Amino acid sequence: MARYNPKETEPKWRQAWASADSFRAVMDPARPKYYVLEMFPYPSGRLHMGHVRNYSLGDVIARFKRARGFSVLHPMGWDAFGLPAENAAMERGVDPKAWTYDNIARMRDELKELGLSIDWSREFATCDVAYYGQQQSWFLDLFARGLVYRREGIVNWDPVDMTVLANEQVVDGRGWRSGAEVEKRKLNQWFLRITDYADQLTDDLATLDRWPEKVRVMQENWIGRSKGLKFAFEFAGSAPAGFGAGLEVYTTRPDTLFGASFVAIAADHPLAEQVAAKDSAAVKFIADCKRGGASQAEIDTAEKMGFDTGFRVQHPFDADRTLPVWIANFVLMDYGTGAIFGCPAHDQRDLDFARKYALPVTPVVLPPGADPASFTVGTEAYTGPGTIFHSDFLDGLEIEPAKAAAIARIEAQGQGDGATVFRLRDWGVARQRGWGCPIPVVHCDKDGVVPLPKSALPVALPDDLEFGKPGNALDRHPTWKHTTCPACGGPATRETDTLDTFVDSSWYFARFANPDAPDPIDKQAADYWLPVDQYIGGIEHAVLHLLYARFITKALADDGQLSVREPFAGLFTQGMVTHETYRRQNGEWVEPGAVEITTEGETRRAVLIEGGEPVVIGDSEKMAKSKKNTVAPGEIFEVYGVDAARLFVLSDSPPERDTQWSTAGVHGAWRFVNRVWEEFESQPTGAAPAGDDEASTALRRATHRLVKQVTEAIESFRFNSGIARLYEFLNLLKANPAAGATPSLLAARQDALSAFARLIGPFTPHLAEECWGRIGGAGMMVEAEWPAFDAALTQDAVKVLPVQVNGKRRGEISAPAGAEPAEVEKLVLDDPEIARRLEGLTIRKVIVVKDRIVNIVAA
RNA sequence: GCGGGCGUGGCGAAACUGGUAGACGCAACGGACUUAAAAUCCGUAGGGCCGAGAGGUCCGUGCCGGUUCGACCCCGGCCGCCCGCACCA
Repeated sequence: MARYNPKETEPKWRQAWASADSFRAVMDPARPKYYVLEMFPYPSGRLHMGHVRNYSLGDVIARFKRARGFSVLHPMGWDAFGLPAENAAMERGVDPKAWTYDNIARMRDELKELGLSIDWSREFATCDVAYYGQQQSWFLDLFARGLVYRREGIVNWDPVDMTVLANEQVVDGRGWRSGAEVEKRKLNQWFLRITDYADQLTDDLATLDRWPEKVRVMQENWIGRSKGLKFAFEFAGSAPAGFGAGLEVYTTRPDTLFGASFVAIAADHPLAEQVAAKDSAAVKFIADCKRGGASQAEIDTAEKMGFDTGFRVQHPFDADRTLPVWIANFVLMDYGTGAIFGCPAHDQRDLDFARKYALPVTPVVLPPGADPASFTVGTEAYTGPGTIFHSDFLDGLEIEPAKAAAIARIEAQGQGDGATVFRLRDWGVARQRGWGCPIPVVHCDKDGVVPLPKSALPVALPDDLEFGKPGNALDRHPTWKHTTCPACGGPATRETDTLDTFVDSSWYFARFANPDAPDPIDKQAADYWLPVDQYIGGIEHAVLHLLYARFITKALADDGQLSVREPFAGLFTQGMVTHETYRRQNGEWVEPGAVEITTEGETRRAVLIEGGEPVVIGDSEKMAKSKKNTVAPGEIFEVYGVDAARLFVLSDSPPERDTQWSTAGVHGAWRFVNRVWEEFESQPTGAAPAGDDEASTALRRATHRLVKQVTEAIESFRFNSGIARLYEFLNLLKANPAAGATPSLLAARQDALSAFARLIGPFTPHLAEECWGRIGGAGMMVEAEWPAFDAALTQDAVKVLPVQVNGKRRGEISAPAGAEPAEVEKLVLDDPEIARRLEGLTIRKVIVVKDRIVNIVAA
């Protein structure tokens, strides 16, 4: 019997699918549609195991839905702009464009090797001028809608990548790609008004019921909506210049206003700067504040520091009280108004500050049951529920009504309004880089910033950019930026900033509906295909890509270009592929291929294959070149075939969890592939329908059960469980071999194999085709319908019920499926073995759960 | 500090709606085949105790308690780990 040979079969079937154009997505109003999308890859040039997992997961869904009769869209593209290409250009002197397209070509081959059911006719890269030209088109539309603006602002500057970063791209004070400490710089910057959508972006999270809770919560926290009161304190005495209208603060606790003992402003607040202009001590204080780091440890341990400006403000509700104005290091300029009032009794930070500078601490919220005469606050602020006291017109109110009353009073006094404040900032989208989508505007001495007319699109990148040195290649190109002003016809310069690559990935899913459309989005096609029914990718994009894409979708919907307001109806975040790490005695990382592992009982040891030096086996960690614990997919395909690799990354762990790659594991999957093939080969051709006997009936029932189980497992993303059922079923087939089988068993086997071939299709598609052909399946398996099951046949005719006595298993009985409790009870009590167990005991109660279990309560 | 998640054999895990805990796989061990090894195939397997054996028996899903005829699952309280956010007023 010939061993299954993936090197022969796998390319053959891929060729067959391509020839038949099996995966072309077609708008078919007669069928329900299903759009499966995995986050598109950055074309680094090499496929890694994370890709294998991501795209295999999506392919399972795509193939399954296809077999279930859906009209499936499953496209692929490339997130192709960005810094790695420029870095490669600098390091190796290559052209970023050529480098990128070379990488795409290589990765396309590798992805195609995976046997994915992708409609390759829709492929595009974001660096195709046909794509980014369309992006410029809708950018201008958003510009016209006032969603794009330019202003000077303090921005995050990555000194290594030499570009501006969005807040979302700064992690722990460092650039998300470079890891360099981010500097604050004042620059003219382009922004997208994502804050206009902050409310919707929060509210609509509730509609995303097929998103992981975790991601929704992360987005909600990131947007950080808070409701409170914005109001201005009037200055007592003459107001500083520019503060005639008072000093505006934001609070979520207007109910505690009578507990206020100071007002604090951020070190970079305009008033602080004004004070510093006249006071060298203030200058020094502000400098000290700015020196404090932004890291977690520094914030946790940072002491509260303050500087009394000497100004005093009037308490809004008490004409007899004034409050001092301090500059404080714990107040942030970029949240709220950059100024607060401090209520030490009910806010820990304010309390720490007040204790340090001996400011009054007046409790105004009385905890339930506390005595108003004796309640005091020591070193811990009280933030719990209670009743307001020491607060004039608010006395006796609970917190929420007191907030409302305080806001109403402030509004009546004309000093402020109830306000919603967000943590979310507008999205800074300009990057000072040459390898990106040019922002389609010009700068004219006469007309200022002028958006280009659509007729001037696309604004294409020049082919002769010079990337050999740091900085913006577009800006230093000798001729590209010089143009004429569309308004006055005079000389003008093009904007040389390009768009953040997250803009590129904020609408690609919509472009896939029709990638050749003359407009950015073919509305008719998008109306058919969108939203994406199942989106699959890593959790790392929870607040970056996924938030931006939601925003752009809403903005384009408001512009009439899209009908959906949410791009991704279902989101699945898959775990990483990890691998054990190995280190030599000197700490050097060692690649898995150089290590030999031996086991003695339960102890595993590792040595270098060359030289035998002992190696330390470390934790399983995300595959990374730096730790040398990567495994190249291509090498695995070469040895075990693509199907075995796909099967293993899907079988070992639930998809949302990390999965540990191991050679032994993929070997096990490969063994399964071979055993499946042997089973199909052993089946004689032409097994005809025949009568039933016990063995064939049991096999038929098991087949129906298998179909049910695998179907449900795929629908609920429990691929590992579904695959376990397939392994189990293969064991059952081997226990009912073709050799020596009765005609009826052979016929049951034939039906079982037919179902089995289709059930393994989503996981091991090449093998499935080969098996389908072997048992005489009509046409290609990929065109076959998903097998159906008969619910009645998923149950065995006779059930073995465990029998418990007082909750402990004491035996079992056989009963017909669906037997009534009374019937089962009689069977149990007639059973001699059970009777023996009950000797000397009085039966108090017999609980029979139909088809499940019997429990006898006895004493 | 706030929020989310997780805790089950040597390992990855499974267990439907509260109903036989550990399916399936990896590693291991025993056997067959082989001159030998690899590969492959067959078998064993949570732990303790009793028994020559068939088998019996007790313990067991992070810990303590509760609800229930019955708890990995529900409730209360703790412990540990992972992830996200964080001086956000």
